[in-house]
Amino acid sequence: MIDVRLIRTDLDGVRAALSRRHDTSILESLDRASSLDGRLREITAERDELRARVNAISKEVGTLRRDGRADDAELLQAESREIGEVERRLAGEHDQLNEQLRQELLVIPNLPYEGAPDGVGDADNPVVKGPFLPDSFPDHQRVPHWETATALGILDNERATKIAQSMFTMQRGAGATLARALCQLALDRNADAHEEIRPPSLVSTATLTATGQLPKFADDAFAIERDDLWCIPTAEVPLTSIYAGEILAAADLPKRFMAYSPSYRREAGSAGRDTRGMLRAHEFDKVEILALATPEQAPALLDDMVARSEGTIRALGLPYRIIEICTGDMGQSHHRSFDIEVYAPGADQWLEVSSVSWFSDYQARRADIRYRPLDADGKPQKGTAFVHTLNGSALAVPRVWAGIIENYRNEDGSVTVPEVLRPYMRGIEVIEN
RNA sequence: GGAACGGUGGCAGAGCGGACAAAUGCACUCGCCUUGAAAGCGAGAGGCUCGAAAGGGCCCGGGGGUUCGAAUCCCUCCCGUUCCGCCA
Repeated sequence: MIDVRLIRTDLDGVRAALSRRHDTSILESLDRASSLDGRLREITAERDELRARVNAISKEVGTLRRDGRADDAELLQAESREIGEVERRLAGEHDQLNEQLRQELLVIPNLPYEGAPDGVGDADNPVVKGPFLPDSFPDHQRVPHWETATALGILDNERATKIAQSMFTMQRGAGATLARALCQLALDRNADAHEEIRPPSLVSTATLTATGQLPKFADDAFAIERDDLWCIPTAEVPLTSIYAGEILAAADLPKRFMAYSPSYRREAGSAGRDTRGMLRAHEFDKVEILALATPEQAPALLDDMVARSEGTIRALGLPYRIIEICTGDMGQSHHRSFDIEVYAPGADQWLEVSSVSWFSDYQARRADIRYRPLDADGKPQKGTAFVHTLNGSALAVPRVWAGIIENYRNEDGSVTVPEVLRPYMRGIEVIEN
């Protein structure tokens, strides 16, 4: 959520920043929020005035009754009753306006980082590093991973579909081991700076709202309606809310977490796309890293997190590039965002394998995660401020898995296991029939 | 799932219709004392929000109700603990 006070004090500035997202419905929302806020403040002032009167009268009634002046008290009580009626009406109006404003604010996206590249859609995302590609790919790498993996018996999507539904995958044998090895690698590479968490995979509506998926993107999430729970689309969701509603000490920041978790996505908007192999599925495994930080710490953490994701892809020996997400392609909660893409020579596609983002205080305001800032002398300042949140995929299994199968395919159709994964592969060096 | 008891500040814990933003203890901040510290003494200190300020409003798990007035009474939901049942 963006700060209403910003809308109040600098509506033009907010409008200018949001217009960079190239979506006029956002600006309409903004105008509605602005006028709702104006009316809300008027009514709040009126209501508070009446409340103050009721409070004062009540105090006096108490005094009069103690002094045995019941008659005078009766008079005041009658007056208070009348004021109370008006107050209740205003309070009702206030609550209604307040809820309308909240709903409007919840769908207004974050302000993009000033330095973020301008653009309308994903075609405008600039490559900021790479591409790191070999000069050419031999024919034996030009085979899509679903063919190679199915032939090797390590991918069995046909039966996954029978067991569940389309868009579910199943790895078998060395393929399953490879998937788990990737998780273990990602966790081990980030354990130096992150506390490992094993979070719940089902979360409340409030938790899914805090990170920005609700209310606007409810169709993208699996819902367990009977129990009012949602399947997490990423570990970002539970990790962000670990300290929801709490106030942290500045000295405790940054808080850095990593978690392996399954991720569930309905992929409502992408039916029929990437339906083969491991490129898009309703359920997949991912290792996520996340930080709660002060605004001052955030930029360096963003760089660090991108470097960590990049380092893992590099260690796996996969061809890749890094792109920065332009203003028109950014997610609702994002302030600044980078993607790492691996090239899959068989599918002949750049695969988004990691997305690292800085959310400024947008999620923290929704989740109510604050800290006590320190002044220049290191003394606690008055008041509290919202933390900044950052997160990124340390490694998303399926597409990296696909990238390995295609890039490490040998002429005989077998797949060599990248060196760094071998400690986790029970001695398997080559996956073959 | 059934029963009982609970949910108050950073923590522990009192209050159970009127001077309660809320006793007390611990923790915390500042001062005094001390070579330094501890102990002791004194003072201070919650969060949110409106306002230029003065000042106002809200917050005792959430929501609703009764009342001139609710942390305190009533209803409801949520959460926790213990016992029973079920269970990896």
